[in-house]
Amino acid sequence: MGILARLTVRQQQQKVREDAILDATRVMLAKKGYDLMTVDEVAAEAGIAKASLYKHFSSKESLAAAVMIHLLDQAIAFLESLPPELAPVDKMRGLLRWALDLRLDGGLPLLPSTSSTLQSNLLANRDYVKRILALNERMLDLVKAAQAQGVLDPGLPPDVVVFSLYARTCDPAVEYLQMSGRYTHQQVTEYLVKVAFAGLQGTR
Amino acid sequence: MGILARLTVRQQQQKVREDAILDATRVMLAKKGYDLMTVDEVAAEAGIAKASLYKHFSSKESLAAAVMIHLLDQAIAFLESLPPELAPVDKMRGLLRWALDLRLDGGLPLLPSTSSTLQSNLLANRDYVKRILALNERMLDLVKAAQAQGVLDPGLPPDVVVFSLYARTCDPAVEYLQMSGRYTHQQVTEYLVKVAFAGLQGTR
DNA sequence: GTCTATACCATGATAGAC
DNA sequence: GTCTATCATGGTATAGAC
Repeated sequence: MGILARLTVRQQQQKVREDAILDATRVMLAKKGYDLMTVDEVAAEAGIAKASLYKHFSSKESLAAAVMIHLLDQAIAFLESLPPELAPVDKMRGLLRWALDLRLDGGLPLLPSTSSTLQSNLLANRDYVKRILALNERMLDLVKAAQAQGVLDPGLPPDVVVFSLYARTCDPAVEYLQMSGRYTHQQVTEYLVKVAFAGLQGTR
Repeated sequence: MGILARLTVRQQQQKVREDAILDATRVMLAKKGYDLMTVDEVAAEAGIAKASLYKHFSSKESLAAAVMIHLLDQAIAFLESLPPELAPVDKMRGLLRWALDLRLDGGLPLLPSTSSTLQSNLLANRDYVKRILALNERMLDLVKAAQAQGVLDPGLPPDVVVFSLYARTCDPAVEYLQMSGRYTHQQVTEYLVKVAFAGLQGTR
């Protein structure tokens, strides 16, 4: 029992440390992006030495991959947590709002849209791709349902809708509006969600 | 007269070379972004040695700035080239289409939305900021006119509309859709323009 | 056994010699 | 104009402290 208990404690400590590292990575990724983020900074933010970090994660890439995978899991979990009776389009709205709020809190790294070194490596990562596909599947179902109900434009191919929604989560307009300093976080989120669904024209 | 003529020819040659350098920079910027772009690559693409490039441009930053300034000039020129009788909203649509087409041709660097080293430096560049302000002014006028005509949502603050439109020019959905390989350049452009103005709901 | 300090190596921006 | 050096940065590997 002593051994088991100690092992567990040690593993818990490990987990706590790794969580701290991943958290620091997420924040730095969100702030600077993959290429500009340095492992030194992450280590400093996490309060450990760079070499110690390499005991937990084998490379900068694997660090970033772990963060992205965790975020995708959270996104999927968020979708599942929504009440089933909620309209598909409102689930989509909810996901976008969730992502934007996360980002405005400085916590969501832009998905690897920008041609970074990450992109190619992530696409070679089975665990990452698995989750991407899982999320895509759920989203496509939501889109088709919403189109069938006539609340989303049926003239748009479902993947165009899904990709556009993903794109909105990393919309640079967030930064522009934040920089202008004229709007609260909530306002930014609401405007962007509105623009995403109703467009610049609005509902006429 | 000999000297003058030769000077002119030399200057022309210089200009040709600098244009080649700027063109190479634009392409590399579009492909890899500022941070991942190396001056070596630009020099190689332009067909000269790296050190020679530094005879023309004092730094990597000044290279990028020159490209961005030129692009902003082109954007403003594009707006001015549109027939005055064209509806404001159609001018906006035209600008977005122009930018997306340029990007799909591999020619438009994502504006410095991503927190890159560039961003801060560009904002310190008078020539750049001057053009940004000039473009903003024209765009705000168009937005207000379109809102007055009721073809753009009057409930949206004009700057939200302008920033959203800028954001669409660097919409990562472009890359996603291109990667999927299901759509032609033209289709991508049309879908994105449609989504930008009518939203995912479409006009109902 | 896990962290710290330091060493190593490639890359990439810039400067100077021809 | 090119070629070659310099210098800083940053990812990674090792060696020793607790």
